[in-house]
Amino acid sequence: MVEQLRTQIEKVIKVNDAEWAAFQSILKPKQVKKNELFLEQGQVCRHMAFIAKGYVRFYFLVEDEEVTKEFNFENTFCGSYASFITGSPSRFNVKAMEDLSLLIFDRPHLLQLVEQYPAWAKFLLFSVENLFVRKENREASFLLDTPEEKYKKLLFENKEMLRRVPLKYIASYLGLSAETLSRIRAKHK
Amino acid sequence: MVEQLRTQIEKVIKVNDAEWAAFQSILKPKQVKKNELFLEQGQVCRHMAFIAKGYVRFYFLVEDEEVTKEFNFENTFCGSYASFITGSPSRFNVKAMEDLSLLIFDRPHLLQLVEQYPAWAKFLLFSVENLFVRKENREASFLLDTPEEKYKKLLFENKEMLRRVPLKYIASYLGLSAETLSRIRAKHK
DNA sequence: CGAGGCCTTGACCGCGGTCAATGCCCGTGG
DNA sequence: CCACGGGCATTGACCGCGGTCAAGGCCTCG
Repeated sequence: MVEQLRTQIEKVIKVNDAEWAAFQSILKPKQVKKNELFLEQGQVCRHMAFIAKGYVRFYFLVEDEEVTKEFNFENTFCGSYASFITGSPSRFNVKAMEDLSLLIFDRPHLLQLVEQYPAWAKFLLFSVENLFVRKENREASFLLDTPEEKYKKLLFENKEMLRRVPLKYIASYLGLSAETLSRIRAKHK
Repeated sequence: MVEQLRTQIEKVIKVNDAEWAAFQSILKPKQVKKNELFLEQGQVCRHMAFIAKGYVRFYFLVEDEEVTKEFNFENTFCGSYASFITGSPSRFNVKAMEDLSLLIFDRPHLLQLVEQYPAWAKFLLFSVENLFVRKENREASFLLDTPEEKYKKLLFENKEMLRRVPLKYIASYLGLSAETLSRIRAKHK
């Protein structure tokens, strides 16, 4: 499981054994059962997690309506990074869509790691840059893409998501009703 | 002008004189006239800029339709950060809405600075985190807010923008037609 | 076998986009 | 100083996309 994480990280930066040992020492394994919350909206996100197995859904709960904002799959990190860094309450829930195997770590330990090892500082920066770029692309999609285009892009760039995620959540993620997504799919079949 | 920048930075981190001198040495002043492009879509963003005076509009140009994605005002940084870090072409234009006084710097110099001074590495991380949090809030707004709510939030949190920016650009920024924004305003007057 | 969740399909309708006309403000030149 | 022109905001009329509500089918799981 930690090897899995190291493999992912080394796709981004080289880490030597000392650096790796330091990171490894701040990790704790955690299991979350399907349909349980990893993070509840209103709570502060004290831990970020590497997802070794399973996937999660991020969603806002607003007058018992769920609005999905994101999914995170294996080999990515999950949690509310905004809450994690600011200490303010999370605006959304993070729910296990399947049983999860996680490696979690908290902010004090992370900061310590980043202070001591430039390699980890760099990795953190890359990670946040990546988060930003993805959000910016999503912004562009909201401004520029029709519902149909959004769906087609998923079809080409995110088959994985379509295979694993119930359509009603995908619809919500795209800012559509389940019915509208269904009609788009009917047209393209 | 550099003092103005230092003041802004020291709201975020403490910098000593050596650190400051190092940063200052990579800055170059630049002026951009109203209505000129600071960055053209399709071009790589080689320089980021601190805006000392004036403000800019970020917009996509798609079949001679302009779709506005962002504004940046005095005392913030501007440019396509995604393009700046990845070296891929910018997806949008950055245009001067007023005459601009800028302090620009390029990526090689920035990386060098960040390597040598942990303080600047930290500042860069904070800055990117801030970019991310803002984009995430915008994402939430696209998913959750009605056109009316979007406008009201500007009214409470962004009076500055409403004062300075022509409404048609604000409409586009909110994902609305100018007519719809106008009608919302009529209702709330 | 029954129950519930998910997806689909149909009918309806309202929000917001589009097109067009008008008014207003402001800068420019006669 | 006034006349003109252009850009911006507003308003009205129209309409179509996509949301809502409701019903039906299908699959999974207890």
